[in-house]
Amino acid sequence: MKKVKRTTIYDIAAKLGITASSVSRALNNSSQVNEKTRELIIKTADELNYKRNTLASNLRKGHSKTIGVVVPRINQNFFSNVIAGIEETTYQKGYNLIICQSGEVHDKEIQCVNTLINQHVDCIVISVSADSYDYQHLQNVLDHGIQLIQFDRVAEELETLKVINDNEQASFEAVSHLIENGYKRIALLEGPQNLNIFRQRKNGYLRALETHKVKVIDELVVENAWTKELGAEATRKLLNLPHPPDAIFASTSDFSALGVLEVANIMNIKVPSELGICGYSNEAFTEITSPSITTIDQFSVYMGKTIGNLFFQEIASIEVSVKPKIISIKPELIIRGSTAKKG
Amino acid sequence: MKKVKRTTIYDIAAKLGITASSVSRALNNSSQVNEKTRELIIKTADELNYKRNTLASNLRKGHSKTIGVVVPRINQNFFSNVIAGIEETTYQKGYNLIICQSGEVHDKEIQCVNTLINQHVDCIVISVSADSYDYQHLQNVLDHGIQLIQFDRVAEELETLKVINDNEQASFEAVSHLIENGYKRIALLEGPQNLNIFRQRKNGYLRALETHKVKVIDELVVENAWTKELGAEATRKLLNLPHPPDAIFASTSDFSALGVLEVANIMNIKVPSELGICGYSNEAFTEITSPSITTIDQFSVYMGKTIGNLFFQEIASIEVSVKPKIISIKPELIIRGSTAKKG
DNA sequence: ATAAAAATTGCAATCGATTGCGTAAAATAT
DNA sequence: ATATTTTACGCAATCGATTGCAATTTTTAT
Repeated sequence: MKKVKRTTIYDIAAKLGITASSVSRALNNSSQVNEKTRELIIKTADELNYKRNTLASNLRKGHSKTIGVVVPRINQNFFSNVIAGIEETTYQKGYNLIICQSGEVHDKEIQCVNTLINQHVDCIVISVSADSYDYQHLQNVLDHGIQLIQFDRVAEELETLKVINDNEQASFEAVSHLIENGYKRIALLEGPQNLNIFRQRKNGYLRALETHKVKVIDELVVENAWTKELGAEATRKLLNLPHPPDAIFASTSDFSALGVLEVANIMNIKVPSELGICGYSNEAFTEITSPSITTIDQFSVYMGKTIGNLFFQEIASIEVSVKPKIISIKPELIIRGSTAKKG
Repeated sequence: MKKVKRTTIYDIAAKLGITASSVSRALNNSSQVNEKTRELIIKTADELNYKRNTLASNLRKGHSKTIGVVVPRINQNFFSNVIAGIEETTYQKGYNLIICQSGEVHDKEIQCVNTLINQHVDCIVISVSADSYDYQHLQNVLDHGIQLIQFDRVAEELETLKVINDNEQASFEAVSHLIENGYKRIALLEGPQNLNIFRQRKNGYLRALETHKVKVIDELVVENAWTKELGAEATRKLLNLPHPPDAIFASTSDFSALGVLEVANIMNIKVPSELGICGYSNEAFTEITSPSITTIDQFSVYMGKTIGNLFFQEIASIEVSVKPKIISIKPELIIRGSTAKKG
């Protein structure tokens, strides 16, 4: 690439025989510049193909008009949707997004956060990685006076803004739905319990059983069945039990539920009559499996928009909000073919 | 948020009774600073919780170590995968990504590009939106001395770095596969022809027909069947023709192919025996429909990595590469159940 | 012990835009 | 025509880090 000397406000000023101050003011719609000179300046800026150097501007102004986002994986449906939502609301207010992925690795997450602090972003939006064990780096964000918004997977002990799903309630409704449809032995595929979202989903499961006076059976609760493969593996074990379950709630993801469905097909176990299946996330494919999979929609794009709006609302309020604000979005149970049994 | 005065190199210098120059040098691993003072400086920086102000640093250095990415939609599988790939290769070299989505709207695309120029990004990576009609804004990027890498959907007339898929060849292979499997009347669902990728896919289709001496039937070529709904609509029309097709190549996307499959199911037309279906993109769901859908994998994450590597390769080369470099990735035909007919 | 070379550190300008304060010019009032 | 208020613009400092060059100190060579 050839090095191009980009035109600055000084170039414009020189050409017009005025000061950079005036140019700056004209370009910022300051009222203390004559309308005629403003027009002239804008015209000249245009001719010279001037583009403001945002770095210099931000340095002087003390902020970056930039929001940092840290997610485990950019190319995971839920996260890319949330990001799209954030982008939509923030872009129109002149903010840019810097995106990092932690790859579910704690150390990289720390790195990402530090990079963003270095960038002097105005806000960091984060969903912590699965193996996060402490939150010093997040505290650090706060210490630097940077707004912090946690979403979905949050460190509950940190008093920050949070946008979450009501996982507990969603799980409760899903499992209640299974019970009401006649399923009696409902297994749970659970995720890493260090993540709050998975704890909440388990709690919802337990509460639903309790509410409907269904006994909890320990051997029907399987840890860490996060992926399709792990979901499949767990299902094989469950269905080979002396008393196999008649429904499986894959609280980790729809991928896990897909694994369940495939194993059921292979083992020639009929869904939904012999086995009910419920996933989590409302991935696109859940609609088109046969039978289609009952799941839970998290309104991910909406969640992103909520995050963006929350940020603006927060910087607009002069007063520091004393208590941490938590916005909880209620997910929706999408009932489909995989849970159609009526006992 | 409380305003926090962040510690600068001057604070460190003051505390140690030295100059900011030395602090800067120490923090940048310059060889011209005594090892002892460096240690002292680093220790003090740590105590004071110092974080370099990247804005100031970049302003001085004249670059931003930032790459701007513009895509139609962040939350579209292909794009989020490419972005993930870019992020992976660039992050480890200390580069950050600023992501924008054009929403398939030309004007917003221009806005995005301008914002990125303002940000003084070192490189802009873009896949143009469907309704782009001119490329002045891309020329503008070049004029500002910013590296420009186009991918997937590219403006061919612009001499820039490009990373593309060999859409023509992939389509050729897909359609050849259909012909070899005994399908005789193959319909094409095509995308907006102002996008080169869709033109190429059509060319591949035509070339395959020609190569195998199959006559092109105009009424079997349907414009603009991009989404699932449009794919379904097109299929209804096609299958109600006096001479309906016996295969449909949904060159636009797998979503379109899904629409085809659903309509076929509704109309009780057997796939693959009565109707062959081939999609494009290898979306996750193509594997789990019944029958599973033959499609084309674009190696999207790999494509992203290629883009990142290309950028570094380019800045490493001192000489300006004269001719525009084009990297073409060969997609792979994934043969599945939806095209299993043997005539 | 002295000269020369090398290693450290400081000084001051620079990157480009912004902004408080001061002054000249224009507009209005007396 | 003179005094007063507005308006428009310039001056210079500032944001924080970097870096060429000069000055000083330390090390090595003679």
